[in-house]
Amino acid sequence: MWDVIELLFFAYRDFVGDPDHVLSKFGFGRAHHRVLHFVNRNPGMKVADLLDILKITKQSLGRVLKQLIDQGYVEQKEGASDRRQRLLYATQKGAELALRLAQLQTTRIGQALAELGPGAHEAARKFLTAMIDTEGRQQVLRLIDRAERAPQPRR
Amino acid sequence: MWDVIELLFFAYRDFVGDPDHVLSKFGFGRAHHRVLHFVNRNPGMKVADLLDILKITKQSLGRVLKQLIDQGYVEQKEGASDRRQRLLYATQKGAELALRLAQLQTTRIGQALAELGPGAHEAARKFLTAMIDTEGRQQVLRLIDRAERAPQPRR
DNA sequence: AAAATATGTCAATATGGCTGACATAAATAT
DNA sequence: ATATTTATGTCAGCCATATTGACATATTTT
Repeated sequence: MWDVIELLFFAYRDFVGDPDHVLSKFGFGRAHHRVLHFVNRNPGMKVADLLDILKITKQSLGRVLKQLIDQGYVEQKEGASDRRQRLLYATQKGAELALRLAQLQTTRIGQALAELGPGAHEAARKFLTAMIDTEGRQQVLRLIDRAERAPQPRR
Repeated sequence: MWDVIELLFFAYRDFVGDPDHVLSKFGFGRAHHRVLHFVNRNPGMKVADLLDILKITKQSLGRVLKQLIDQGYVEQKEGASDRRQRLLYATQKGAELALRLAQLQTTRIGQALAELGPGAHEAARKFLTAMIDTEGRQQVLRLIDRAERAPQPRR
């Protein structure tokens, strides 16, 4: 089992390393990536939802989100039913960057799965899912499922 | 493939979350964990090896390593053949903490694999291995293999 | 009208990275 | 024997990202 501990460390290190390089050219870091990724995948997301997913404080999110907004990667719209809410959307520029970063990662994943057999995707998905806290797991799966169903960000 | 990106994020978040809680009680962080883990698994490791594995600078390592040494979790011994080297060993106290942290993680991994079928361990191992950069992959596998073969830290 | 909620912001602090420069001791090369 | 390279450590300063706590504003709910 110790091998899995270490493999996970190395795999994750390289997995986030790809986008990190691109991000540094934009003056962004991993924190920006996470925000942009989830906003792009879940258009119209509330700030509170994002805090919940990332499990960081609003003060931490604040700085990063402000930079993304100021530089035109993310925009906010007033909630229709609740005008206190600031619903988050990736701009076209933001969606392009998010896609570019995601492609680096899907390329790596695609190559990895191609090296293995045909059942590898399903096996990886099951393993990773089972590694998530049982509380919160359903929430995560719902989030992913919902994003999967609504492929085009509505803008 | 996007689902794997997100599952990896959530799985890793929870995977490192367990040890993080324990570490904070000791005034340590994730950086200390990584150092202690690899030193414990590879007794007599050179500082340079550790830098190479963690891919951080010696200045970054320095602060963390110094704290672990000062507080008696890690000790250094002069290299026998090359007296410039400071070979790293976990003390008993260090080994105990490393074990405690690793157990949190192996428990999670064990539960995850138990939820899945019998081939799950092998499948997870293969998937994670394939996710590692092709350069460096052999080196990582050698490191893990060597550690696996020498279970008892020689002290 | 009062209370609760969603969000934002100010200030201070901690952690863990980084670069660059320099120091020491020991091994290796000339 | 001296010069160079290597392994390690250290000082100083900077940056990114996280934290807590307090407070502000607008809006919804009670």
